[in-house]
Formats: sequence, structure tokens, C-alpha cells
Amino acid sequence: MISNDILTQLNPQQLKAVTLPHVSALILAGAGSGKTRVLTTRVAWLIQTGQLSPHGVLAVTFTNKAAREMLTRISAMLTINTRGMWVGTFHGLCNRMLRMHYRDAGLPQTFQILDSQDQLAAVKRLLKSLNVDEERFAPRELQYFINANKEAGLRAARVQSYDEHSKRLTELYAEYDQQCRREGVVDFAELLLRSYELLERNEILRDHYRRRFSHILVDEFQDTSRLQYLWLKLLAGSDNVIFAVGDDDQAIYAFRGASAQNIFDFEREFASGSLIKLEQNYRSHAQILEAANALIHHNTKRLGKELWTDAGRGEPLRVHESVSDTDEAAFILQQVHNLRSEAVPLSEIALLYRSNAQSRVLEHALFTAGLPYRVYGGLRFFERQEIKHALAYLRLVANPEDDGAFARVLNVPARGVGNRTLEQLHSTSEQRAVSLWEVARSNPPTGRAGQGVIGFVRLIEGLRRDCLALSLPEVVALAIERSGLKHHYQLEPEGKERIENLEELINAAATFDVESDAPQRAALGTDQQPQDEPESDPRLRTLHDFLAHAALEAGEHQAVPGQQALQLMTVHSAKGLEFDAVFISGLEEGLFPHDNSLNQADGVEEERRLMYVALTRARRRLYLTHAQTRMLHGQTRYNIASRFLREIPEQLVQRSGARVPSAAQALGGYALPSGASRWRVGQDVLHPKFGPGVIVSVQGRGSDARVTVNFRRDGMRELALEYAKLVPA
DNA sequence: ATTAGTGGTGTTTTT
DNA sequence: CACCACTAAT
Repeated sequence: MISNDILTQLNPQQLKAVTLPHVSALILAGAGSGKTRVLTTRVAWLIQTGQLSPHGVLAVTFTNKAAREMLTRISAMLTINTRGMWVGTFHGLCNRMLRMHYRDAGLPQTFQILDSQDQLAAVKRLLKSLNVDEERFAPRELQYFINANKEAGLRAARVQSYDEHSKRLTELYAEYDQQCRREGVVDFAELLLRSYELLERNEILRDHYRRRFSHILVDEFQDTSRLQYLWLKLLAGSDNVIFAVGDDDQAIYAFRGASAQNIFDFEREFASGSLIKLEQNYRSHAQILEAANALIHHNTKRLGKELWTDAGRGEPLRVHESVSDTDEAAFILQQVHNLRSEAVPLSEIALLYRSNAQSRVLEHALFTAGLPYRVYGGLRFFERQEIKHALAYLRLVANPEDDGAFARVLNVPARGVGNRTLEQLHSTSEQRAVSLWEVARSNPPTGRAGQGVIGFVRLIEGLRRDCLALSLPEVVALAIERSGLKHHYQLEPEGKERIENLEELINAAATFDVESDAPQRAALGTDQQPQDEPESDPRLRTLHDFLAHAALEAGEHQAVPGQQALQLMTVHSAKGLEFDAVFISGLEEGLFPHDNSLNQADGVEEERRLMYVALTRARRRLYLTHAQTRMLHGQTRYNIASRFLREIPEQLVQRSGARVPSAAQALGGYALPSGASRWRVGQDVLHPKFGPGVIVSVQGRGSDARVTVNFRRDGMRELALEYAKLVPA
């Protein structure tokens, strides 16, 4: 039997987890311990042994990538089709549920999803319309406040506020929700909260789904938020079982509401007695694992787990110190060349960094060297300006009441309708409690700007009319063409790439038609259960699905699979992946751990877990690099090596690079009063930009001190010591 | 009333 | 450096 084949390849703990009886269970699975394998084999085993039909599977993952991976692996093990299964992200599944029951959920059929950018814009619009001082209530702060409360499962009415400030924030939260309701849009957190409330209030629906999903499987459980946990509990009821897989040491999403508390609660409420630890690592050599174990031991809040391997010791970790970020990039480039000559394929090499901004320098070096690379994350396809503009037109086709979309493109491309006019429209819409669209249509302003508004209304009306007869890619093409976006970017000198992206959007629409996840929509139809009436127009429905797809899956579209390319990404997006060789760059205080994490509760512990995730991505070789100076905010910053480097035992490490005392140390000495006479004539110095040189003269003292340096490359230069970051050489 | 240009400001990580 | 908001010129 096939199932035996599958099972014989498992180690005892894995086997135990896969073949657990009908109970809820918590699988604590360390990095590289075969977590996904256990999850997918569990599903396959349950189905093959007749304990479960595909229809009864609800599997939740954290990223779209992970969801796809899971589906692929299940279908590889089974011959049945996986269509009836619900596999996806929390947001994707909630979206699916809300689309099917939009009426019961109190949403318009055409509801649109706001990504974080859209949400921030909506918040700003709200603050403006209420005349709230943005100095006192920063849009970002309000956005964070709203999301944090939603992720905790709290509507504005239930938020406890004690001081004036949070009281006002809570009021604004309520106003924001009303604005969303008026405009027929939902943000990410709202998808979850709405879906939760739907199930909570609607007993029939809740029972239906409980009867249907007898097995609920959750990947990356440590990253679930309070609300997601409540959602799962609601779906599970008392009879269904939850199979949760997670690793508390890899919890890296506290900043968006994830709470490790869920693991403890889950064990108490569901899985008492069935806790299984997977600690054998199949990925990395011993020295890498020892480094990771030693690092994570510095954390206090752990369930306790120690990875081991029976693979060899492998190589020591390589720590390299550079003088500057550009030197760091050069070092990495050189090592990549070495790796290639050792026959390591480019796609098996990853360059990791803490924040997206760090990719620039690396990309520049790679580009100049002509090495193919691929950047994951960062500014994603569907987040690009031109794409957002095009999507806004499409959103207006789907739902002209969408004020956000309306305001975004009313004057893009320019139609002579400026801010003033938009404000007028806004205030009228406020007074009459109707959408911007309604105002523009029934009561357009007069004068020159009014003509522009009328033209815009005609444009949208025409699009809406003509789109009915067209396929999705044709709709997209028509919107891009007729809106004038294409023409607009043709005129821009930098517009070429934008036009290519717009064409890519048409392609995305064309392939979406085929690969659409819409077929699964029929899933509920087979039951004689509550259903919303079929949506009126299947074409419009496809458009909604496409727009939802654009918001939920912002990016993987530029992927060029199969191509040999270096992999660049943040540590966050590297989670779940593995590579032969891994570079972790920018290991400096302030960057990794990030400055902002230092004053957050348990911030450093989360950063350390992030570092743990980064370390455990590597199979054979691991480079840890840091630089003494780095361009940040357009200024050179001086950094000292990350504390995480000190937390890795020295015997596991091989060091290379700068022997020069670090600039930050030198600077530290300079900043102290005792370091007054640090600089003397004739001294060899090093400057991050001008390179090596000799001090020719010293003028002034204290903060006015200046030196004249004869640089080897650029000759004489006078530098203010306070700003010019000189290093003794 | 719109646009273009300028100065001040702020920046982690992602569905 | 890049984005935004405000101000001066069309």
C-alpha cells in the first residue's frame, strides 16, 4: 500500500504525529524537522485510511507560498483531487467564506479588500474629513491601533480606554469602520473579524462548517493572532480536532498581533496529553545547529526544545567584518563566485537581510557584476503605483461607490481636477451622506474643474457599460487604455517600465482566468445548506475575484521559476525555506536587532528568534557579515557588531575581514572627553568615502575641530571631525 | 485652481 | 533617500 511507503520514511516521533487517533494535538516542530511533511502526510494518511474525505479538510497556513506547497505535496501523495479541500491562508479562507455569505456577513456583494497602503490612505482621508489634527493623531498610529484591536477581536464598542488620547482613538476607530462600511471595503484584519462574527452569530452556518470540517490543520501555529485562534476555536466546536504544528522559537510576527500565548492556551484547552516534539533536524550540519541552539538559549520565554542531527559536523560559520556596506556587498559577491566554482547553483544561495531597504546596495553590486538575482518581497507587483492606479479603475468598474479608488484616480492622469475640487466633492458627500461617485454624477461642480469631473464620470460609466461584454483580460486592457494611463506613462521619461508592468497586469488577468481559485467556490453548493443566491453576473464576479487576489497575494507574480538566480529576501520571508549556502548581512546593533525593537516589550527576544530563523535556513554553509559603516537615511551611520554574533560560541566561528578598529569604537572614544588628542599630524587615517590618507594639520578644538587630510585618491580635503567619520588606520 | 518645486520629516518585519 | 505637505508661480 502506498500509505505504508509514506509511513516507513518517517522517524518515530513523526510517525506518532501522523498516525495520531482522532484527537487534537500540538506538534512542536523545530526548524528543518519535517514539519510540512508531517502535516501533509497526516492529511494523506487520514484520507487513505478512509477516516476523512477531502471535503472535510480545512488546512490553514500563513503565507500563500506555504499553502501552495502544501497542496502540491498532498496531491503528490494521493491520486484523488484536492479540490474539495479548503487550503489557504487565514485571510484567503475568510475572504472565500465572506464572498459566499456576503449577505449574512452584512457586506455588499462587491466588497473590496484594502491592503495596508490603501488602509493608510483611508485613515488619512478619514482624519482629514473629521478635521483631526494629524500632529496629535498620526495616521500610522491610528492604523496600528485599529489593526491591533481587530486582531485582538475587539470592535470599537468593546475597546477599554482609560485616557483621553486612547478614548479619541477608539472613537476614530468607530468612525473608520463606518467609513469602510459606507464604501464597501474591508481591510485585512476586517476579513478575519467579519468572518469570526459571521460564524459566531449565525448558528446555522457555524454548524454547517463544523459538520463539514472534521479535521482542521494549522501550520505555523506560533504566528496566529488572538482573533485567528478564536476563529479556529469557533470552527472546531467541541467534536472536531485541530492538528496544530508550530515552533515557539520561530515566532516572529508579534508585531502584527501574533501571540505565543495561543500555544499555551491551545495545549491547555485542546491538546493536553498529545504534545509531540520533533527535534531531529534533517537540514543543517551540526555546527550550524549548535550555533542556533546556543543563540536561542539566550531567550527566557521558551517551551524548551533542542535540535540535533546525525549529519556531520560540517564547516564552521564564517563571520566577516567589512569597513562599509559596499565592501560587504563586494565580499558577498566574491564569496558567491567561490561557491559557484564549488558547483553550488545560484538558486541554492540566499542573501538575507533584516529590512528591505538593505537590498539596494546588494542589488547594485549584483547588477553591476551581471549576476542574475531575484528579490522576494520589497515593493511587490500589485503594490506598484501604476498597478494601483489601474486597479483603482477596475475597482470603480466593480463598485463606483469605492471612495478610495475614486479619490485615487479622479485626477490620474491629470484632468484639471485638483485638490480643491476633490475637497468640495468630499464635503458635499459628507453632508448628503452619499458616495463621492454619487455627488460627482448627480451634482458635479461647475466650471473648468467640473468639466473634468463630468468627463471622469462618463469615462467610468462607459467602462462599466462596455466591460459587461468582455473577458477579464479584455476588461483590464480596456481600463488601462481608455483611462489614459497608458498614454500618460508614455509621456513620462521613466514610464517605460511602468507600461511594461501594466502589460504584465493584463497577462496576470489572462492567466488568472485559467488558474483562478474560483472553481472551489462551488464547494458549498453540494450541501443543502444556507447559500446566498448566485451572484448576478459571472463576469463581474471574476473581476471581484481578481481584485481580491491582487490584494491578498500582492506579489509572487514577477517570479521567473526555474531560472538560475541568487535569492534575495528579508529574514521574515525566508521562513520555511532552505538553501545550501546562506548569507546573513547587516549583523549590526540597530539594524539586527533593529533599533525599534529595543523599546518594545520582549522586542529583543523576538529579534533573536528572527536570527534563529535566519541561521536555521542554511544546510551547509553560513556567512554572517557586518559592516562598520552603512548608508542609512542618506547618511553614513556607524555601527558595532550585533550582540547576536557574540552569542554564538567562538569555536564554531571562523573570522575574516577588517582588522582596523571599528569606526564606531573610534567614534566612541572621540565622543568621550578623554579622547581629546586622538588626532595628530602625520597620522594615517581611513575615511569611508575618500579612503586612506594622512593628516596634514589639525585646527580648533571640541566640536569645532577640523583636520586637513591628504587623501591618497582625492588629495587634500578639510573635514569637520564632528561629521567626517575618520578612523585611525 | 492647478501644478511644480521646495523644505521638512521619518523609516522593521507581512497577510 | 524618498515621501509628503506646504508654498510660490502659472
